[in-house]
Amino acid sequence: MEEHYNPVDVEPKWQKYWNKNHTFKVKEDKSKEKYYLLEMFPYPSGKIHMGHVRNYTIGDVVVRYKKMQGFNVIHPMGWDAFGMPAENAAIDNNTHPAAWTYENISAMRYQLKKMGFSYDWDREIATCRPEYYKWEQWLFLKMLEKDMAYRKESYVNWCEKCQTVLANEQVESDKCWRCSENVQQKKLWQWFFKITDYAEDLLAHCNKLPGWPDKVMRMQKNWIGKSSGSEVKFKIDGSDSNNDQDSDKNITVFTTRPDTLFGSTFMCLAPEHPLVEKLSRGTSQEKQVDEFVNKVSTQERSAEGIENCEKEGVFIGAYCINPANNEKIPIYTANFALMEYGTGAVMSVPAHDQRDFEFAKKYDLNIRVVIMPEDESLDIDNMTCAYSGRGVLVNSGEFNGLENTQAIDDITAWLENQDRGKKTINFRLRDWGISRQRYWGTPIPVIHCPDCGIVPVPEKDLPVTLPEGVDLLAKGGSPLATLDSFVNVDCPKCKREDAKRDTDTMDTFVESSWYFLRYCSPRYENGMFDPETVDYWMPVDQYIGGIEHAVMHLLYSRYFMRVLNTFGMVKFKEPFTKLLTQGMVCKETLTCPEHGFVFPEESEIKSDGQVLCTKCNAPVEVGRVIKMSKSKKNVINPNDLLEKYGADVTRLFCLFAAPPERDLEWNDDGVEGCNRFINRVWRLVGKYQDFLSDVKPYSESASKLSKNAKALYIKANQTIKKVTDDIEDNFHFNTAISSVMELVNALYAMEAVERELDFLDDEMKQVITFCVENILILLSPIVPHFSEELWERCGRKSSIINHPWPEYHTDALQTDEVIIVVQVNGKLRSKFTTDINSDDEAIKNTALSDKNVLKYTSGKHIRKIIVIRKKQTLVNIVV
RNA sequence: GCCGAAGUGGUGGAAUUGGUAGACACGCUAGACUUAGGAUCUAGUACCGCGAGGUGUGGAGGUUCAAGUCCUCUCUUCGGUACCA
Repeated sequence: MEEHYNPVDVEPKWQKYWNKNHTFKVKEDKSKEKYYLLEMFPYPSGKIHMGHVRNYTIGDVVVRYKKMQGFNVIHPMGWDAFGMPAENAAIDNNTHPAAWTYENISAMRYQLKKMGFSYDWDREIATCRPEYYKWEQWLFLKMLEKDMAYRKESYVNWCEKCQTVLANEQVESDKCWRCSENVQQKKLWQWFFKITDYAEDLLAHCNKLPGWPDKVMRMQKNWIGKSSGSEVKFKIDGSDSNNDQDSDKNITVFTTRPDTLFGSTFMCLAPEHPLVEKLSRGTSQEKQVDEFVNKVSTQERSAEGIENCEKEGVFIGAYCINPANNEKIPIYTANFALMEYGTGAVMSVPAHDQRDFEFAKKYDLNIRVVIMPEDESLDIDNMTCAYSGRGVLVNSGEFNGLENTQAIDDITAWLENQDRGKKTINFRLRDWGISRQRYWGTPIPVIHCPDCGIVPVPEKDLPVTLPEGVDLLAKGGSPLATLDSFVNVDCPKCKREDAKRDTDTMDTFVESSWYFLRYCSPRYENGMFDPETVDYWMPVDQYIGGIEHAVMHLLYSRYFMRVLNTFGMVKFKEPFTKLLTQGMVCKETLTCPEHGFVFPEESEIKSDGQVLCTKCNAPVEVGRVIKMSKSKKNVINPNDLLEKYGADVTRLFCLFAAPPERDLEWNDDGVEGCNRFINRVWRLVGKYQDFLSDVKPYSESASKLSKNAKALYIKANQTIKKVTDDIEDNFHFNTAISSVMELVNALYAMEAVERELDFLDDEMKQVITFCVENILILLSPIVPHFSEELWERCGRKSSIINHPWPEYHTDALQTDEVIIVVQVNGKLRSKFTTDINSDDEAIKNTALSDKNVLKYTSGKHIRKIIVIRKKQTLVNIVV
């Protein structure tokens, strides 16, 4: 047998074998229990990165493990193929997004195949193919018909110089990433999905997904953000009637703190609020308001940007009336008031809200305390921050003296009586804006007719395919709008000849919200999916992907299943029964003063530890450890690992380096250790190869064995239990692997004692065969090529993946002796071994007479002796 | 800012129904074998201290016979933050 494991020969051999034997092809089989394992499909950026390798290795191990347990396992793979990078690459390299994408797909498919992953490649899909997005368009039309999709005006980032819409990612500190022009906010008509219709249901089911990590549920709950509070109407000063419902005469606010209503001394409106312009017009503040609104429109629109920028506002020249005390209070417009949340208006209570407090101090506005805590007396002159805790109402008319928690209900009821307010529920969740003014996405299948308005494209005309010959840098918004042959169309309804196609495409999160259904019947031509296959395979039993998708992608997918459920197309609401969110693969960034971010291979480490850029020899700054990403160039190319060590060592390392849910900080050392372990097993098998084929593995009771054989046999059974438990318990492969390493070490240690193989008696040979066989089986999901090869070399006939997962012998888990740990006052002072059946009294006595213990106990009064028999047996003597 | 995590030797990590902190590896040190070693095998390796012993799980308090694990506060880093996917 060769001295080393040689992946170059072995890995392709077994990949061909699995391929030839259709090992991972599956179809529906009602006689078997199904198992759907899904990994988040990749965006075809060009190269598989370490995050993918990690994600897909974890999934692959589970697939092989479940298959060995007898499940009918489906394991599909595909491509999340629409998206911005293709368009950017096309602009930068003068290619077509489709050509770029398909090239990347073949390169990445080739890499995945080299990793030996167990995909049923017959089910491969790419979302940019018309056969896929046709059905997305079909669903869009169905949602449009049921009023689940609608249009409204909303803002986008706009670069005036490039005449184009920018993604948040393309805005760098309020400037365009291409030309550094100031970004503005531009109002456009855009399509939305009414996800808010399902807010309550999505929230309720957060508590019914035991297979999901708590943290993800918590994040989703907070994202949906249900809060109960009150709507309160503030009459605009100067408008005539109290009861007038006209929105011109009232400002409606949403507040969770109606108990502080008497303390509301000013009002803040979102800069986009329609009343801002209306009320400021003709006042002396008009100019300042315009300037402020313009300024805000150049500030970043992301929540992050809004919250981090300085809180500013301007008086709009109008007042409204606080309905609690009929006080006239000024109306401001402020950059922190969000049109999307609540009603776009905030009643500001500076004494009891920190943001309002700072705002009031800045603009010298009135502050009034209305909640008095029990243990101190608030005085506005001495307050340095707002008080948001509990207390008793003051300065609140008839409500003075009431507990504020009670006042929440009482004041709301009082407002309700006067028709000035009501109890209400508000969600933070907003409807899902799906319009994108981009080329490389699913075209929105509607036609705008001057007479008929919005007309859906007839089903027979689907898909609306992406046209060729579009200028991606064309000015003015959607690239599709520049192509007359695409835009100009007859109205399907009235046949008018000057109708126009919608030129927006859909958010790529739409494709990823249902791709797992398409895998069930990927070539189905009569609908999104064949219902029978979906009935069999769905829901996904185990979903695996990055924690960065904890909210959006997963929430959108849950929403889509509810839509399909409402349409009667699927029987379930939750797409993913169990979820594993793997941590990210991270690495430090390298920045060259000349060349910006540089790849690790573009830098070199000098002996003095300095890192230099290979292009210009300038010292490179070693930055923070962050998620590996192409844009930051802090990536490791898995190809290099594959070439040097092969797929199995790469896989082993990904699993051994950290538990899956934890971030993995990349470190080049460590791979070497995995390689060493693989070869250690290789040599172990080589050593015993002469009898492994002929000797049957030991299978009888442990008690019949002699001492050394018994110890080994127990270790092997413990290893089977440990590996099985570690996989079942959240896929902790790192500890599973280390327990196999321990068994391998035990075999080496035994071999060192009984140096000559001739000394091995039949009993020992049987136990060794048992150990080796199980080492290979336990490792086979992790290092499948390697295990198959050695399995074959041990004379085993059938492929190892057809071998059932091993079971341990319960009578062979425990050794006869246990170690007793003795503490004095909680500090470890001594240890001794004793028979497992010793009683507490005997253990106490041995502990007390131990000479190491006596050092600490002699001459002292023993107050208490505690004996614990759990994982460890422990005695704690309290003196 | 908000929401969610993470923090343990020189390094990755192990140990959470509270019960020996550092399993298993990497790295390092020494030895063996070898023509050779970036192969392999063996031994050692948390820190301080000559030693007895003491200290130690980001930091500060607390509960307990016993705390990495539970409680309070706090610092740092990472992810998401609705047009990156």
